[in-house]
Amino acid sequence: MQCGCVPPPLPALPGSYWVPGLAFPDWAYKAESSPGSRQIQLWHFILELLQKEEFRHVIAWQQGEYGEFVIKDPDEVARLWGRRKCKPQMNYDKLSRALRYYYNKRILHKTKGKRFTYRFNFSKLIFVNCPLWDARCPALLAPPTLPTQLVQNVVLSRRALVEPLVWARGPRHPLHPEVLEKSRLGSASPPCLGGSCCHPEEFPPLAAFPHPLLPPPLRDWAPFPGHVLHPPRPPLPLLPPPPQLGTPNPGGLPKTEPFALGPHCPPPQKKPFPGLLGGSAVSGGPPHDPKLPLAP
DNA sequence: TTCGGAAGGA
DNA sequence: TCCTTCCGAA
Repeated sequence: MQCGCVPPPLPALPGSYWVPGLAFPDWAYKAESSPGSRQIQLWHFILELLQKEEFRHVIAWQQGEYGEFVIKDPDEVARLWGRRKCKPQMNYDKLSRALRYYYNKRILHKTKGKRFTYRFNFSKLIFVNCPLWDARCPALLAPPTLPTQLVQNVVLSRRALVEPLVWARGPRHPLHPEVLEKSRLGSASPPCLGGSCCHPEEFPPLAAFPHPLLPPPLRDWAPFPGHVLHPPRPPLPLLPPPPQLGTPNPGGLPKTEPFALGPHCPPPQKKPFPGLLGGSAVSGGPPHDPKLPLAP
């Protein structure tokens, strides 16, 4: 990588959210395109931002519909994305073009009529393991080391992921909660909730998503902090240490910048960025705020 | 504001 | 393959 960025260790989730056996699917990272490292994808980055309460003013889940989110500050999201990817020229126009490529992949949809509002297609984006109690998927059972609390959370998150999708399909759908409930009561082996054993062509194995990735609940659920998956012991740091910015940024996001920025971006070696004086925006000093005038 | 084609980079 | 960049059209 030309800019010398060091991708964050895997998975690129806050350590407290990650547990063994719970991770983004492999295809969430471009392992193939960059051997030895895995580069974050835009949808993953969006999820990361949505996951962090500090960015609520920038991007947030849209209340009222699962998976729908609104970019409140497109320029800021683009700036964060550009800094994560060491692309200081990034703007919302380019970022949105990348988002539009997700339309065909059915990872993302545009909410028409709502500005800067998109909706994740979780059924495509998120893989949910087969239920832990489903004997038909023995290979996908949670590791026995997982604590009970965690297993319960996994089950809950599984339901939270599947049910909104199923509700939209109507009560006759085999995964509809009403049907599931009957199955749960009347059968020892309820139907698989959309795991890879149901759609192996669509979901990779051995991947599941913890709660913080989910949109906030409509009614009953507490905000994210109450539904964090806690590993049995503090995991190793999964994110690089916060880069030591040259000077504090009183008007910026000093608290959250390390997360959003990811690795530190050294100045470009080959191609100077036209319009940026000496590549100052990506130099070793504090990041340049595009809203501020450039130094002469 | 949003969309999507086209070219190109890594 | 996944963007990044540019651009014309709606």
